[in-house]
Amino acid sequence: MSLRHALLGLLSERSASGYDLLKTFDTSLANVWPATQSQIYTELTKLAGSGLITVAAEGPRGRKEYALTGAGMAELRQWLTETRPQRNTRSDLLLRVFFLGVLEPAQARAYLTGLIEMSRTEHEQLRQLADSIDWDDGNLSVHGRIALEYGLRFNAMRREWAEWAAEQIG
Amino acid sequence: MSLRHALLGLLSERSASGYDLLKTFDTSLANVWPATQSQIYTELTKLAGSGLITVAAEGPRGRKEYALTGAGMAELRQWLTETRPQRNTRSDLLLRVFFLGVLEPAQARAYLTGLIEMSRTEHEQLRQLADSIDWDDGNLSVHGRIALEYGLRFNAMRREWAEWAAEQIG
DNA sequence: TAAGGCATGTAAGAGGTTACATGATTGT
DNA sequence: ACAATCATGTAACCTCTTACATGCCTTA
Repeated sequence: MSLRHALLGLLSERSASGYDLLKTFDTSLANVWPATQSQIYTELTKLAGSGLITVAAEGPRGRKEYALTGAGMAELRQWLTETRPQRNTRSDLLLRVFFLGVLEPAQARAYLTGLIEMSRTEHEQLRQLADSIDWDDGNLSVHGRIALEYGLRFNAMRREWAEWAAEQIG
Repeated sequence: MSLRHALLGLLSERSASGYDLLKTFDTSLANVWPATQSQIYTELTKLAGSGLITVAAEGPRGRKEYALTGAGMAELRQWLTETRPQRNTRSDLLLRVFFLGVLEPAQARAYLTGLIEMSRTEHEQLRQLADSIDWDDGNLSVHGRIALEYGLRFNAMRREWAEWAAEQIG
């Protein structure tokens, strides 16, 4: 149920329409919690129904600008402080590692070199993303920068691990 | 659709019943691709229906021992070599980082020290798991060891990142 | 006036979780 | 004989993906 909290979090920064939020998901939250248009609109309707957000203003083309309510802010705070983040299990990438034994050794190594390449590419993309954003002093900026640093370190770790793994197999 | 491939992968090592597979999921695959009893039985029925596995033997208590077919092995190999592993997005843990600004600084730091603690604990659990397993030379053993090393490195990386992040906020 | 962007909504289906439901066999 | 373990199956519900469907407003 984190999509609802992602929406509450974004609305805590500023009021926005579903369309605005969709664009924010596609840019700043894409690497952390992707969401589709369909999902966002559905969830906004539910959130408004349960009083965590309200339609603060209506604009052209049926635009509805949602704002966080007090109850919504309380829910957001409670999620952040009272509930534990869940482990990230389910890694397609690691699952494959378990079964590399069914392949020829050369194919198995090719898989791992593919991971090395993937990690390099993602690292580079994040580095470029970091350069392209003008980091102000806003909350999302400060914390977005921290999340991005995670991505950089993660990809570096994964690349080194895959290099080590390729040696183990070779 | 990776559950089906996880099942095919395990059956490529040896034939097994749903019950056997369930236990394997709860032990060796739990950290990589958890699956519930309900899910496993449903998927086995589907896999048998599409000819990727067959009931090789029946035992007491309605036990059905499934074996991989040629088509199943082909599907497994194709998955490993022809399809790209998908990025692991959706991190509850990182999503929260984005919104730490709504909390008091002390609460935000508490969240990060919680992550440090979590990473330490998980690292230690994996270390103990590594000690408790008698690693033979089987395929699952070799590759399971590689996956476990990933977990160790991942938790070390995350701990260091959270320590760094706590400083950024402090 | 036409294209592109703004803006919302719904439906079908896949994958996953939780809970319910049942019963046979083995070991003490 | 009783408990623990082996063993399977189904149903309801939630989340997410993909696709369909519609229409308004701005600007070139």
